[in-house]
Amino acid sequence: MTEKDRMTEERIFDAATEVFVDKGMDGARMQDIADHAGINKALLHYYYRTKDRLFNAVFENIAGKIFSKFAPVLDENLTIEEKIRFFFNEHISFLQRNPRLPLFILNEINRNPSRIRKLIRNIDVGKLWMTLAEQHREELKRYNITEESIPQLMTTIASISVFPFAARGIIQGIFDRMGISFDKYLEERKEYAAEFVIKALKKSA
Amino acid sequence: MTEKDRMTEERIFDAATEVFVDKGMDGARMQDIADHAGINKALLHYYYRTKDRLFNAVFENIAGKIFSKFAPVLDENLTIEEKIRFFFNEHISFLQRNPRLPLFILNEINRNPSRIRKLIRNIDVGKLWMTLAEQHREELKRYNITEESIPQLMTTIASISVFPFAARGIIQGIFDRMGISFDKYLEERKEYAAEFVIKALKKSA
DNA sequence: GTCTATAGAAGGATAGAC
DNA sequence: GTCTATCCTTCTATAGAC
Repeated sequence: MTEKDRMTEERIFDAATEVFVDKGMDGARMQDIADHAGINKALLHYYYRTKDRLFNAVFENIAGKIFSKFAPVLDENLTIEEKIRFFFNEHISFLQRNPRLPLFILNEINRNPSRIRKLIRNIDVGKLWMTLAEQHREELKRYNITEESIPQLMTTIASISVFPFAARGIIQGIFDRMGISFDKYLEERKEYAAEFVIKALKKSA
Repeated sequence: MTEKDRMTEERIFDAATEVFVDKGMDGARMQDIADHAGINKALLHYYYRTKDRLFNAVFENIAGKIFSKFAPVLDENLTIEEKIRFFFNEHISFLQRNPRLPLFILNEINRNPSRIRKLIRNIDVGKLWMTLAEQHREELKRYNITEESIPQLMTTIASISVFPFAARGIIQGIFDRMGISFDKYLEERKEYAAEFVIKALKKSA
């Protein structure tokens, strides 16, 4: 019956992911998760003992998925401009498929900042930046990118990609009123964002 | 005793703001709010009847404050570039004083999208954009701003300003590890953001 | 208007049968 | 492994004295 166990555990996990992402840790109810999984509340505790453990399992799985999306894109053998285009394409596409993840992650990290340390351990951002700098030493001279501005640049890129999803409620509310399609906006954003950033970085020469 | 009443009500309101912003609607506890206000739990209900009503009062006050910050900046008699600089300066400064508001608002709007409609009614975004377009009809020709790209541009500007605060937990976690000061980063961001956007918009000509 | 005491509901967790 | 029944804590909300 190991196969069946795994299936139940997985069903619970998926249901928990659904509910936690939707309601957050505080708003989620064990009964709700049980209902989604089509099983009894007691079974949740059999597999995961406490709500806290269940939440942590879900959180770490999601966080891992998100952050592992970053590194590969930057490893590719591409020019800076290609990397920027590639990143926005991949990242926004991923978020289109998982639009509620950003707000969930931002929230729960904010509510429990110690979580972040564990995550960062997996990705050495400092080394990542160094590697990037090495790869493009010559190329970089043609752009307005200095050592000190890298934090500004990196967070700006992340902002442009992630924020529309975190603020979806507000943005969609405004767009609806103006007859603008949010889906179309997201589709167009992949290219707009890339060109916007590239234009901002290029030296006028 | 009307003066004393007002004071108590205000103390409750301030305490509620503090706790709700920190913990969110679901995570907040009436007992916690009462403690912060230095009064008894029963008094909360005397003044606001339910947790829900208290929360709504707090939410609408905060949302009003935030959105009313936008319009005046855009009304000023300034060039486009000056407006961009002015906006980032004012907006980031406001968020420096209220760093936890963005995540609170994003969250609660997401959890209850109907809230947004009431807010938008106060600010007719469509008209705002039109007014802006009128004001700068001639000036606009020197920039890469088209009618269709305005949603992209507006959300990009908002992203760059707001996201660092919404993602403060993550960003600060990374910065700490790299010996970067988050406060200094924010201070520098006011200028960096403005120049970044202006550069992206200017026609190479 | 403010307090103490408590009702009443909800939610996390466990015991115990199958 | 899965279920029913139930315990126990927590939390919102109210009753009633002052």
